[in-house]
Amino acid sequence: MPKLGMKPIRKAALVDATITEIGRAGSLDVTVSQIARRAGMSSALAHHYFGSKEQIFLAAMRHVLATHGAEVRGALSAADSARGRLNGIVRASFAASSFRREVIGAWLNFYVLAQTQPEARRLLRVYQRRLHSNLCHALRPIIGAPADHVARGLGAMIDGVYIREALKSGRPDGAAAAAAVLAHLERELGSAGLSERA
Amino acid sequence: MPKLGMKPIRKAALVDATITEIGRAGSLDVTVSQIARRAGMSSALAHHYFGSKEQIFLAAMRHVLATHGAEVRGALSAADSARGRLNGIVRASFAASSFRREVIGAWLNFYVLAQTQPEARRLLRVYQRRLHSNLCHALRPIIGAPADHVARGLGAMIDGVYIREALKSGRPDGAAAAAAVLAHLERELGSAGLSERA
DNA sequence: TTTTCTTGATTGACGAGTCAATAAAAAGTC
DNA sequence: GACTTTTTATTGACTCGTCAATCAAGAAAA
Repeated sequence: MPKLGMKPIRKAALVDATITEIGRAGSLDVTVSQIARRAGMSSALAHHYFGSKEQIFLAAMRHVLATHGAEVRGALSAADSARGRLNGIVRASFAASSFRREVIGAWLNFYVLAQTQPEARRLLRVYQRRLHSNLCHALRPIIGAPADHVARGLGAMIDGVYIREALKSGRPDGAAAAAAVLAHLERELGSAGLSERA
Repeated sequence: MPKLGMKPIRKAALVDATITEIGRAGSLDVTVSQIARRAGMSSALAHHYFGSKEQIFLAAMRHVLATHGAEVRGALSAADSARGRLNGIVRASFAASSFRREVIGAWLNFYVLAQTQPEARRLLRVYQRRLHSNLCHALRPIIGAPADHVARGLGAMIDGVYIREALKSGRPDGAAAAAAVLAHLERELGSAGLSERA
């Protein structure tokens, strides 16, 4: 009973299943069959829609990145001050949609994938550039020229905190993670600015 | 022509080869045969000495961690002030012995391994605890109570900078990486301390 | 002759990707 | 409205390759 227009539904289901499976397995060593089973279809169908395992992985990665991007954009549009923007970016980086066990595990593995997969590397670079540019933009009005350096360090710290979470055991606490990073930033901005709340 | 006492030599060669191969491949998807070939022996011999691929990986991880540990210990014993210790820890984290393409690639993959391998996870935890404890120790005389928080953030930043290097293309520049992290720290210690050189 | 070192050959399992075949909706055709 | 054809959805079975691990056997020190 082939319903029409299954393609996007199936693809979305496969992408979700891929993230879940990679997160569960904690590695890219997941079979197409596992992914397909979790998505409720045969492995042949997964191949039919994506062509190869590689493409499935890339689609999953794009999805994670897109979700994160949307989160950041939302936070930015809701902010009305430079400090508010910083707050938003950091908070969005640890927002519930991206800061879940499976997603963190998947993210770490996408980092690995980017070592070998040119397209994966490109995607990760896009993410890093976007993060850096957003941070710079928000920092410049506050500290001026050093914004670039500070943004670079802050970006690294965000990634570091994020990835370290993969090793922890309990539930990921996004709010705490964001607060820790923000506290750092606050200390770094130091005497320059007042510690207002956004 | 079986020379005696080959065991440690072979094992060391395999460990080196493992790090190189993982770094090259950019993933844990390296075969025992590849590793053994690079180490100049048959895969059967690799199994003979290590028993399983898993054990080879763990030995390689221990080696990386041990090297890093030695580097840090050396730097600490050469330092004579709290600031000197901080300097040493950060510099050691990006020292030439650990801050090479293959090692960085391997390190990232050990992170992944730690998701599934209990022993790998344990090893990584040991590293993180040691780093944290070292940083705390060095920070406390300077800033007192907040040392713990600052150390946590600094640790994350070190990891972040380190892992980001895996994505870069050119030669890793350990000195620059260390300088960037130290600059951050300096800014964070801010008004509290003078910017002396160690 | 016992122990250490070494490998080629083999086994056994697993997994990506293909294919032929089935089923049903949609689109055309008279 | 009753047909054929085309397109989309779907899978079980199969191919082909790969790889971890084992084993039997040889060679040389002790």
